[in-house]
Amino acid sequence: MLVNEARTFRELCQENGIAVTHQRQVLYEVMKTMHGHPSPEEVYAQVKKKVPAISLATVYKNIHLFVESGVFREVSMHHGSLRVEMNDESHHHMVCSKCKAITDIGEKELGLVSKQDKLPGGFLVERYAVDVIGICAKCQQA
Amino acid sequence: MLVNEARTFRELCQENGIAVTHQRQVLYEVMKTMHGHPSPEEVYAQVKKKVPAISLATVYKNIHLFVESGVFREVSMHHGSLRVEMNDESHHHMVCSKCKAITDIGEKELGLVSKQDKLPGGFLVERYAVDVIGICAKCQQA
DNA sequence: TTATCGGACGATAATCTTTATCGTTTATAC
DNA sequence: GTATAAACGATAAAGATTATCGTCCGATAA
Repeated sequence: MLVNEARTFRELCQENGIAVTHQRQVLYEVMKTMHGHPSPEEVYAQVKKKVPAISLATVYKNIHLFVESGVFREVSMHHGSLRVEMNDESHHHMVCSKCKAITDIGEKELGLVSKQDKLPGGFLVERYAVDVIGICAKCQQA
Repeated sequence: MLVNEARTFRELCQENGIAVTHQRQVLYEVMKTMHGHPSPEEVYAQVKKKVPAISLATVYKNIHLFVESGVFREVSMHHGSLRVEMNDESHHHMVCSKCKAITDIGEKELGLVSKQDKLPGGFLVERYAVDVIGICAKCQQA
């Protein structure tokens, strides 16, 4: 089973053309066991238990690598800084996964959502925010 | 018209119990004219043209104030750092606007979206990411 | 199996974003 | 007009992320 896991990870690396390193493998396995939506620091803290000498920079580099390779994904696009919304009409967003550009799309043009007011866990709904993730026209050309 | 605008802003401040300052007013007016999804730095650059002595800290403080007051809103919740997704089943997120906690909700439980593959501007859809913004059970009690 | 080479690693400096501190100034209520 | 609390500006500090660079290790082919 462990062998099988290792084999899977090895294949995963080969598919993406990256080297199979000890740090990379432990990082991957640790992340697989984590729940919720950890930050790089939290992942770092966990991995350090198994590879005490690992560097935070390595964690960052490999998390990005995994995200780019589609192994993991990020919880909503991270734009590095706070962004404010000036458009006061009902709309959602198209976010380019390559260049991170954000474009508005009117609620009606998008089609969607059946709004429910009751959700599991007693969560009180204020509004829906939909991000359509994809590739913008510009990045499709390049 | 200008008088009217000023009056509106004054009322807005009074509704939210905040003082009407020159910086605050210019910031508000400048932001109203901006399109897209500017970062605090970008807003700062614009406001500085009209109030050269303004501090970046003031811009930050008042953007937060505006967001809390519901005057503007932020483009997807900002958690201060990159977050990775460990749940590999189709799901979306419930995000608490008070405490920023993120909870998963299964795609089926949510009801949701009619997926269209074609969107305006030639945007190529990969997937939909829905954030349900609201108040979590814990924050409803407090 | 070993030599070679490029990619990966660790340490840390640097950068970028945001927040906290604090002395001074200003808006508001009286 | 004056008192008081809030807001401002300057800047230090904190937090998050990236860049740099010398060393080390994994992949490939002899």
